[in-house]
Amino acid sequence: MNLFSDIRTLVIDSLNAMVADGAIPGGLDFANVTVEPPRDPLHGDMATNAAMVLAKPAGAKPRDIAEALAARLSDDPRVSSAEVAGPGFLNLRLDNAVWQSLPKAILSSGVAYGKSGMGQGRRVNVEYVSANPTGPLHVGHTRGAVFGDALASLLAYAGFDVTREYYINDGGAQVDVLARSVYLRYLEAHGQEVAFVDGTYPGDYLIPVGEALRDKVGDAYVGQPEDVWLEEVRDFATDAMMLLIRADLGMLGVEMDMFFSEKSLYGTGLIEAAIDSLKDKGLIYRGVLEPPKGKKPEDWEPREQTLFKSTEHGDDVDRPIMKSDGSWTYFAPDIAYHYDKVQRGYDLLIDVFGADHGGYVKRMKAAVSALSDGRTPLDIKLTQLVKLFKNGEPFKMSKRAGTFVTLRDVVEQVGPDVTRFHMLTRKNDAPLDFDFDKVLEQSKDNPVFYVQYANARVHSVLRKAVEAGVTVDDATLAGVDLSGMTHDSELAVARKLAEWPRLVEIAARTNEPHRVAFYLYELASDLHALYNKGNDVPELRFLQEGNTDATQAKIALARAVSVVISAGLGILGVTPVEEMR
RNA sequence: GCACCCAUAGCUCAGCUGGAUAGAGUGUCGCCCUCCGAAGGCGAAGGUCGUAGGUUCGAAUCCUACUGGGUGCGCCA
Repeated sequence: MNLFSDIRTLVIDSLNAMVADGAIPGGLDFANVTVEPPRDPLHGDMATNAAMVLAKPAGAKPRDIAEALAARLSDDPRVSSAEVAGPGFLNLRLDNAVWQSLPKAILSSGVAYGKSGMGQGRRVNVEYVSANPTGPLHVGHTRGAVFGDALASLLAYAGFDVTREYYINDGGAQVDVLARSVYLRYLEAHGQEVAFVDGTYPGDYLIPVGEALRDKVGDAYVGQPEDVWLEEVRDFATDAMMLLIRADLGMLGVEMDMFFSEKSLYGTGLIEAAIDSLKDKGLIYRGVLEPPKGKKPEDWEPREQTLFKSTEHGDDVDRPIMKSDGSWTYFAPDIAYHYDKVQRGYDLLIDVFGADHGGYVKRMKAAVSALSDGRTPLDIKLTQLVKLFKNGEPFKMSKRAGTFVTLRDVVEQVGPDVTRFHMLTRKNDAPLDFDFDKVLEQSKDNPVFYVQYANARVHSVLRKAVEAGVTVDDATLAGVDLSGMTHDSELAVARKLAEWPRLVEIAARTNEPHRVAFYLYELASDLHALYNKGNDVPELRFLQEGNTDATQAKIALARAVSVVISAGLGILGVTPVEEMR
């Protein structure tokens, strides 16, 4: 259920009735008619822009339409008043009975309250993390993992059929480097002194991989040339790295539905098939690119390459898909991978990249547009950098010095819930500060704590009620009489609860899970306000001594809040706690 | 040089497919502990929404130009 869409339906029905009566002309488009919470709650519970949107096409004055609409809406029992305001806004107040029935509805449906059918079961593929299988995940990957995972959950909650996918870059030169690095560790495991030359990975995490390789093949590769061992060591090493990465993701509670291997595109004709598809559309040609102006590489020479005419699909320059030596560029398997996703029949594709991949957005969109003939939309979300702080001091990361912070470091220090929630309290395209001390702080300026505390507070009240001998299970609470719920502070909480289904749709439509985190903060804030009001106004306390009916009614509202908090935290992948420690 | 992202209160940030007097937290100032937890509550002050134009009944939001910051730009993926 969704009160806002219910009332919008009422508005549309009323407008249709006005058309039937000849009050406004027929054939008007009602698509832009909205019903929203007003910015200022003093204006009412909901506001509609119907009169202003329709004034021009209807050839009438906004206020006249608004007056007529107000008269009709007032006939509905749910609407207690409808007032025209400002240039033609129509402010609605809903009958208290509407708000009083809301907690009961929430308790009946549980965390499913707020689920939306807007996705209509459409299939969406969310690709995220997709880190190279050359080492453990670091903080940057962590943000992408958290964002992608929450986005996927959000879309599922909004009625989409979601696939979570990881693209394994196991086909390029970087996995050869990995193999050589592991080979060095392998020699080391045989007691040899080795030197990590430029370009190899010196990280300690490869030591056990080298030892495992020794245990598996003995000394078979010692002293052998690269062409003897490279391929097998590469496979062995990438498998080991993917196990490591899956374990890292597991620490965050991220589980993929599908791992797609880049390597599986080579030698199977899949790249060729994707390129042929573009060729058939006349988008592949041989040509020479202009050098980038202003930043001309020193060794620039014009070369003839095989190019994809991405400019026909919105890109700035055409992109090479084949190097001058005839091998594929990295872009070619990316095209083939997205061709595969298009062919798997998704209605919508979403890629979550790090900010350093901003330059690939246009070309990937161009490729998908070309491959699907514009039928499959691709949305690319870039996650900005995470700036780490400790004791208020910036935390310098250097891959070279081996001081980069891994996902494991972060999760082990602050836990998966704090990590996830905090990383979702910022828009994906804004840089994020992550202070190891602040995120653990138990105070109001830490949203993680504040939201968790609200939920724990409700459960604390539930425990106290049980001690007092009051039945407070959800089924019982769903049936209590809430007609005594009339105080502004209580109605404010109910209004905020009514926004949840609407917020889910907005967040899902914009692919912005951070909106859920902000909403939960506001809801928690309203609950804390009501709780504290009980200090001054005894009849607002959740526990009404000696009055079981009143206590149950108060607790029904509080419990509805905790249900919505649980639903929201569920989307963010955060465990709701019932007790603060 | 070009492309993309960003610019909102002293600070960190929200701001709903364009809506009314732009909101939180923090910091500053003033009040409030006999209470179902004061790690809290109530209130005040604090803004030419980077600048200049444009579209519109209406712009923080859309368009154009500029300023400032970040990221990236053909045989690395």
